[in-house]
Amino acid sequence: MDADNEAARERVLEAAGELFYTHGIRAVGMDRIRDAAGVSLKRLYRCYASKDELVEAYLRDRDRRLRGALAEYVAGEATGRPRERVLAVFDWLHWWFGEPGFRGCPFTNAFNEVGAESARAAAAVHDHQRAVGAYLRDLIAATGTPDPDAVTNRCLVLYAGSLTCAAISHSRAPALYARETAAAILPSDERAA
Amino acid sequence: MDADNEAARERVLEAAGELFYTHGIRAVGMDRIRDAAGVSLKRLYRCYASKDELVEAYLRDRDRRLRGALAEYVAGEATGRPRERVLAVFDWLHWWFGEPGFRGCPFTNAFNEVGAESARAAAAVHDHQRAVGAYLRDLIAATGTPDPDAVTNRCLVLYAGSLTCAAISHSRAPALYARETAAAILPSDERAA
DNA sequence: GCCGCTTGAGAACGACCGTTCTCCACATTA
DNA sequence: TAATGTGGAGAACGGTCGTTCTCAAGCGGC
Repeated sequence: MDADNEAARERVLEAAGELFYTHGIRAVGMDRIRDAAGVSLKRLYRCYASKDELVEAYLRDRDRRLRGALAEYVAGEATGRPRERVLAVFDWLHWWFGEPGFRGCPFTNAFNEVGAESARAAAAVHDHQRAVGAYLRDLIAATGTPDPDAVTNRCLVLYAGSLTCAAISHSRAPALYARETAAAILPSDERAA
Repeated sequence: MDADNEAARERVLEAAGELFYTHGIRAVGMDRIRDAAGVSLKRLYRCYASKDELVEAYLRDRDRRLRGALAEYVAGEATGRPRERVLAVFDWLHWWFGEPGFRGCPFTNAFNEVGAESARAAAAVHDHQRAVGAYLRDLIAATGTPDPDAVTNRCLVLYAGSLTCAAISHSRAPALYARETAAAILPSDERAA
């Protein structure tokens, strides 16, 4: 029954992820996840011992998928020029904001909803933020900018801000504004790593 | 009893505002607001016919206070140079982030929590966003920048991003990152309006 | 066939929440 | 004093949610 359980875990995570992201964590009950995943409540609780644990798993899964999609997109935009690779991050955001069902950043949303009560969820959000920051820093360092840390911090503000603005205004334009701004604070173009 | 009711409305709004902002809207029940405001439940519901109405009043009140504080701060930084006035917005954010009890933007928090279910709350959030944008646009237009709308859009992304980053990282530094970035996209300094 | 185990379906439990209702103390007016 | 109305305290109601429990059906081993 191990394979069975593994399959159930995946179905539960898939269903919970869809529901959590679309309707919010608090708005989705375990019953609804059970219905969507097509498992019994008992099995659900054997896969994830509590809603808290399921929420954390949802966030870790989203982190993996999102960062994977981002890295893949940036790698696909392989003009090779480091500056373009940084800007491609905002192109990816622009694509994401236009996806049907986009409802803001899963991590800031979750942090707002349950970050105060769930230490596990808050930790998952922080881990994601750190991971995105590290990824961005690598891209930025390759541009040969004099202070990569400072530029990374500024780009993270642009990244988060475009997400927030896009979610509230239901527009993908904030990705463009962020991209334009990032272009202004990156070195114009000379050397690659 | 009209003065009585007015005083009760104020006490309720004050108590609800504190609780909503600190603990989140969904986490605070009407009973708790009643206790904190020291009024009966009956009176509470005579002042605000539903929680939804109270949430909207809370947001409109916060909008008034926040924009008032921001305008006052910027006016106080009256070096007269328009560019400095725009940057003062981010100094004000830096001050706000350091206030005890800062817990992110009341509006994006509320939008995340109840924006999907409460049209009144969502409208209040949009009104606030629009008002901040208009205020910022006036400051930016005074700098004589060639395209004030574009710069405003970019500064709004910086504004929202620093709020989000500060809330999640419990740090006031994102205000500095946003300020540095804004400084890079504003005209260096020549004419005032 | 019979026993023990696991499973699924869903009822049940306790807690909370938004809102309404009951009840009684009190004040006002005649 | 009696009638009337008002307000407060908090119980009550209907609903939801996270979690646990019941119960019967199914299945493998003897």
